[in-house]
Amino acid sequence: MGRHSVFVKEKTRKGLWSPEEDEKLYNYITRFGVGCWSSVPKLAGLQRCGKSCRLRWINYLRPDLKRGMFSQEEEDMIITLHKVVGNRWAQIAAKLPGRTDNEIKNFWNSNLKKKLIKQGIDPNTHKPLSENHQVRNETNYTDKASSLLPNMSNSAEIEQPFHFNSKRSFNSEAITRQLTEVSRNQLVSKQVFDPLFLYEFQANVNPIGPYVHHHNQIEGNQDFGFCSNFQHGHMTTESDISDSSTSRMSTSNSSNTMISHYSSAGIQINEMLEWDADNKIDSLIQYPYVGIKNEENFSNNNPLSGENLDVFHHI
DNA sequence: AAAGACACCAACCGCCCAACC
DNA sequence: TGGTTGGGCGGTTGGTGTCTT
Repeated sequence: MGRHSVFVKEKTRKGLWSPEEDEKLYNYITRFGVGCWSSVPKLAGLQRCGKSCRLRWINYLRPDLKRGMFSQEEEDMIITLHKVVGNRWAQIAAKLPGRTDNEIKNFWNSNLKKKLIKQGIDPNTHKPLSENHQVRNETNYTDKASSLLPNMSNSAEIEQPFHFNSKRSFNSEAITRQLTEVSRNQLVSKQVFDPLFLYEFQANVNPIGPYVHHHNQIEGNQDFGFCSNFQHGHMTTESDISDSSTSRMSTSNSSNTMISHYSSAGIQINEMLEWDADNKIDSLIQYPYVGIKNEENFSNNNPLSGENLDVFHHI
């Protein structure tokens, strides 16, 4: 594993994180902030590699994570962004406050991909499956989800994308809905250690609001950490801190400075400063997802390819 | 009730890149 | 300038829960 092999020598733990490990990491980060990840395990008393700690913090422990089910707006946003930037999950996640790239990636692979296929849309090209028929026949198509597709040599099936041979999936809207519900319930019920619970608690105390850069919050509150009466196993069924209408968020390790405004659904709407990411994705976001658009400014500031323009019109 | 199939997701792996020396 | 290190990212995998037979 290259440079990380050094951690293997020190017998780092792997696999699922225990609540105790979460507690250690959470307490450390909330007290000292995010610095050098490679030194975090040692300082926090963990037998993990720094990379693993970083991932755990980013994907699970971070207080500003939203978690819970994806809203319809978020789903649409992901699909739209994916059409523009493809599998650049980090870029997509950057536009969805409280969501991680990993979460979005998983959601895409487990839900949205199938949803699109069910609608007769190729999740990779975002074009009708029938259009991709020829292309697929010419290329070695290894996509896992696409392997679920019916045999494309049968044109009748192409025109009836809902008629899958699979015993389980894609036979009805109800099944899909049920599956989605199940997965969403899992998403919520799997939590064991829930820092968000604490965070919500503190958010009620902190008049500044929950989305103020958590380093500020951490540095300004040395007592922030585990409540003495915290019980493992407690979980919140849905964290609706995103419902706070206005918030600010910045990323600690990035030169990007974002001052974002979020809709009630948690979608970042506007006001991005010094955002140096792909112009394509910015172009999309600069126009409120709720539908206001200004094509003149759009074309002046952000030249688009024909395909991207299609996306724009789609919005 | 049990076994197998399937779906989901947390976490790992490996690559890349920027910063630093 | 080249080597090293740390962080970020996307792809993949393994564990676990749920469903079906």
